[in-house]
Amino acid sequence: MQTQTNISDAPASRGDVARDRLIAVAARLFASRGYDGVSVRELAKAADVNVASVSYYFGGKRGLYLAALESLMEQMRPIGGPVIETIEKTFDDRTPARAELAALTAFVVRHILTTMLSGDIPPWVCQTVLREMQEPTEDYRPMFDDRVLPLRRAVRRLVAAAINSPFDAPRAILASHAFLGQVMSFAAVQRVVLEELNWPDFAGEHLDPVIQTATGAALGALGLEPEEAR
Amino acid sequence: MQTQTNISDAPASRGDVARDRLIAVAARLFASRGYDGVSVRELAKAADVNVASVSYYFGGKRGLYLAALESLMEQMRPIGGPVIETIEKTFDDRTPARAELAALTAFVVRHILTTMLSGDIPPWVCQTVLREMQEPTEDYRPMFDDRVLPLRRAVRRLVAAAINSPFDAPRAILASHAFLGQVMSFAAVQRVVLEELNWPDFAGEHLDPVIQTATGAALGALGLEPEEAR
DNA sequence: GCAGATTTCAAACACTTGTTTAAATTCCGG
DNA sequence: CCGGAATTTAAACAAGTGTTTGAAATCTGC
Repeated sequence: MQTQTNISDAPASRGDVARDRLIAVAARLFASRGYDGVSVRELAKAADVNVASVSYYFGGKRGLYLAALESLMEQMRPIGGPVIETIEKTFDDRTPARAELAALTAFVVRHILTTMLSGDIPPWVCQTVLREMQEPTEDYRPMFDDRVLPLRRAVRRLVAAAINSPFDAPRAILASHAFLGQVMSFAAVQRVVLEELNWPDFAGEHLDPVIQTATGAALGALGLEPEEAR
Repeated sequence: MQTQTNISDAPASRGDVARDRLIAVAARLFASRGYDGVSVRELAKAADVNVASVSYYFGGKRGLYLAALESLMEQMRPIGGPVIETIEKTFDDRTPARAELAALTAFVVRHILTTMLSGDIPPWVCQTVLREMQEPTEDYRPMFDDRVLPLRRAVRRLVAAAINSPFDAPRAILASHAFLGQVMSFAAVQRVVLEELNWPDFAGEHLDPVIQTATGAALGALGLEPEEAR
C-alpha cells in the first residue's frame, strides 16, 4: 500500500494518476450517496482503474474514503483561510469601530458565498462537511478540529464584538452559529433554493442578489448599519 | 404484503405491532446511517422481528424506507401546521402592521425551535428532512411538496411583507430562505453547537437562550423592532 | 536491453446483501 | 375446540460486497 500523493508538479507517475483519479471520483460519489451507497467496483469503474487498485493504494475502501475526505477538506481552505486572516488582522491589538465591523461582516458573507457558490469549489465539498457535522465519522474529528473549528471561532470573534458580548458567552456562541447557519444554508440546500427561484445556478449575475440579501440579513441580525455606497 | 397501519386505538393485532416497531426502528436507523448503511437483518434484529417480516409487511426494504419516511413527515406536522395557520390567519384580508409582523416572527421562531429542540420530535426527523433536501430520494418528492413547501411559502409571505417585497421576487425567496436557514441550522447541526456550548441538550433552561438569540437575529435581519416587554 | 521494482489485471476468496420459500406456529370466529 | 387465515420462523437463494492472490504487464535505472 502506498500513501503519499504526488504533491509537486513533477511528472506524475502512473500510480499517481490512478490515485488522484480515484480520490476525485470518490469525493464526488461518496458525497452524494454516502459511504455505503457506493461500491468499490463502481468507484474503480468510474475512475477507470482496476478494483484491486483501491486496496493497493489506499489499503481498502475506508482508506480511500479518508483520503477523499482529506482532499475535500483541503479544498475548503480557500473558504476559511482568508476569512480567518482578515478577522484576526482586524482585531489585532485594537477594538474595531462599528463601521469596521459592518465592512468586515460584509466581506465575510461575500467571500464565503462567492467561493462556495460560484463553482470554484465543487458542490459536494459543502455537502460532505455538512453530513459529517450531522453524523460524524470517527476519523473525521481531527479534520473538523483543524479546518472547521478555527473558522467558527474567528466568526465568533466578529459576532461577539458586534453584539457586545464576551467571546465565551452562550449568546456569542449561539449568535455566531445563527450567522453561519444563515450563510451556509444557501450552499447546503442550494438545490431547493434554485428550484424555488427557477434559476439554473448561482453563477454570474445570479450571485449578486444572493450576496446582497445575505449581507443585509447578516448586518441586521448583528445590529450593524450597512456600509455607505461608495 | 400488507399496507395499512393501525391508526385507530383498537387493540393492535400482532401484525400491527411488528409493523410499527419496524417503522420506528427504521426511521431512527435510516436517519443516522442512510438507506444503504443499514441492512434488513439489522433492522429486523433491532425491531425484534424476523427478517422476512420486512418483505411480508412492506414488500421489501425500499417499502419500509418509504413507510418510515412517511411516518417521519407525519411527525413534522406539529412544526409546520401551527406556523402556516397563524401566518395565513394574520394575513387574511389585511396587511399587518409592523408590530404585528414582529410578533408573528417571534412566534414562528419560538414555535419551530421549541418543537424541534425540546424533545417532542426525535432528532432524526429533522436530520432526514435535511438529508432529503440535499440529495432527494425520488419517491420523497410528493412528501416534500405536501409538507415542506407549504411551510416555506407561508414563511415567505411573512418575510416578503417584512422587507417590503413582492411575494414572487427573488429578494423575498432568498430572504425567506436565509430566515429558515438560520432557524433550522440549530436543529441541523445541533451536535456541534451543543458541544461548543458544553450543554447536554437544548431542553429546559437551555432552550430559552436559543430562542432569544434566534428571535433577535431574525427580527434584525427582517428590519423589525423587537416587541415591547409586556 | 536487461534486472528489479512498480503497477495492472482477471480470477477467486469468504462474507453479506435483499428476497423467497415452505413449513411451523399463533390467532380468531364459529 | 376446530378450521382457516394471519403471522412467524429458519433455511436457502442468487447477486453483490470488500479484499486477496499470483501472474502478467509496464516502467525505471543501469
